[in-house]
Amino acid sequence: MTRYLITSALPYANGPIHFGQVIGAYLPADCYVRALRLRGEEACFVCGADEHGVAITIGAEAEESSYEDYVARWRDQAKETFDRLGIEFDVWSGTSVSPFHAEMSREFFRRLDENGYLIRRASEQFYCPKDEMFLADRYVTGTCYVCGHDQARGDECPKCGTWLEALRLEVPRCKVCGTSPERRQTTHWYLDLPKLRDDGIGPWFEDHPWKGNVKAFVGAMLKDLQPRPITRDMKWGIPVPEELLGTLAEGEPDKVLYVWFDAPIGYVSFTREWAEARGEPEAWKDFWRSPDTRLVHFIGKDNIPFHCLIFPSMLFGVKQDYVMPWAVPAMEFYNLQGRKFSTSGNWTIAPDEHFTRYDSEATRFYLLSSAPETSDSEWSWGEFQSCVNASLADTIGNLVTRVLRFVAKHFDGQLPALAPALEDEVRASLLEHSGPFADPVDDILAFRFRRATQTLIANAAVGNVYIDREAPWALRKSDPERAGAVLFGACQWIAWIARWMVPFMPTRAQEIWEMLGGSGPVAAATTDGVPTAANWRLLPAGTALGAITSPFEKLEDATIQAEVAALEARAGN
RNA sequence: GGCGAGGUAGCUCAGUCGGUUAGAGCACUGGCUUCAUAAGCCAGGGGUCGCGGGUUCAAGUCCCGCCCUCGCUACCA
Repeated sequence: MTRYLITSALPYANGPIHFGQVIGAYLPADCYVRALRLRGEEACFVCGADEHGVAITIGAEAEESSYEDYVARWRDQAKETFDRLGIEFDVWSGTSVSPFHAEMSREFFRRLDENGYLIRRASEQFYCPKDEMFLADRYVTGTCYVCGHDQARGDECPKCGTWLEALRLEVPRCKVCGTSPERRQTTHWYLDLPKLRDDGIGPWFEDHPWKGNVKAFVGAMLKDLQPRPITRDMKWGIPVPEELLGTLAEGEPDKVLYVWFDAPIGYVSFTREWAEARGEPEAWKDFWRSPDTRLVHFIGKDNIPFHCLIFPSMLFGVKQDYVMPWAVPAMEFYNLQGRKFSTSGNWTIAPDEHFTRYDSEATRFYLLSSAPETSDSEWSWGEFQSCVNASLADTIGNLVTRVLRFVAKHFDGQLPALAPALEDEVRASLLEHSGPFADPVDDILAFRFRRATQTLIANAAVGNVYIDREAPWALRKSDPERAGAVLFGACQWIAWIARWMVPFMPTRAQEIWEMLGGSGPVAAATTDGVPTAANWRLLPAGTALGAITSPFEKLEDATIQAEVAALEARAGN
């Protein structure tokens, strides 16, 4: 039986999550998992924080926190944002705290070494004697040897745009403390990507039906692959297996696995943590080492090389029958009102503050409706307003209230009866004459999230067309039985809409289901995707309606204008 | 510099193998309706498909050149 293993890119634990990341890797994944489950598929949804790396040590030291406290804070804050958005992982962990993570990462390293895919190489790097650390190119500044600009970074000169070699910078300085760094010899392990490519990753990649942006980018990379370093000189991280350190020269500092080597292994170790927690310690292998598993990585496009090339190479190279990625629906970039999201430049939306004023379910829907699937897209406050008002409040919300309030007022708050003589007619009016409808789950499973939101709204519009043509407010006076039959149909349609809403707005879907008097989870109402003659009735006549409230509040022009003005004021425009 | 993505209605975007008159939503205009959150339904106006060539019976779609926007360029993650 096919199983789905869904991952969202591990958020780096050194800052808050913003909406660009939410729509890039987390919300589509949650929507996809919910869609799978509506179809009765087995799925495990894995995520957690990425907690190693030099950026975290610098961030923690700057505020005099311990590394552990620092990453715990950002790990918890990210989780809070996901909770507010209704993003429900089956397991949420962190690479510095997950019980299996360090040992599994070392095991990957050992096996890659045993299988001949690691190369050990010595090189020269800048070392800051004051901070007692080797400096990544980004952490060295100096004078550009091309144009003489004195604020050049070790990797690139911001003035002339030249791609620089850090060791050739003139007057180099440590970016953290300003000290003049010294050159030191250091030894590192490299992942032999060219060999992995030739042993199997190359053909595997070529034969796979990748999304366009993935195919183009990785295809180009495959032509010119270099071995890639996977260790670092620092204390914060997972130590390289001791038995492999053996022959290193005296005085070489602590060697840890490079954060980008251990991070994706988190997908594996967190799955194991999930299996352990549910009392089936070996269950993680059913996902990771079964040919029936479909592994889906939700990521932003900046992560494509890691998820389509490097991590698959690692999975392949350990030769333990790990599954390879089945799909990598990489999102493009998400901007905010025409500019990049920037937390430091205050051009951002703070999620926790956002949810004090706006509906998180509506926010989910708008984000999915504007997802950067095929090209960069953006959050626009005007579009958010128009989406909430026109699509959610006017089309779905108003359909719910116009029907339910009518039933409450004139039919005793109970789902009216459908007279057998009218059955065929009502069903045909609803299913055949009010417009086409489709299951949004089909779009979602094809990773077409924008289209899926349109499908949902189009389905809701069918309900409005039906009500308008049947005009139960007129029938109530001339033919009450027929009016009741029409409303019976309308209520069934609303039940279907609630069901279709589940992957996008799970909480609101349940609320509407309960307004209709539905019991149990709406997601369990039916496993069918669209109503047919056999299954269009989800609720029996006589069902007592629950309390009726407006599902979506509209957003005023003034509210939106104030939001845009506040954003620009914060950014200093 | 190299590689990649994009440019279609006022706005946001669909457009599959080249094939009827290039579509949708929002916005706008007119009509209908009064159950409903001033909501709903119907109809309509609005496009030189970035520019210039080429292939073809036929090009938004394929090829070449150019312009513009954005991303990546692998020891930040």
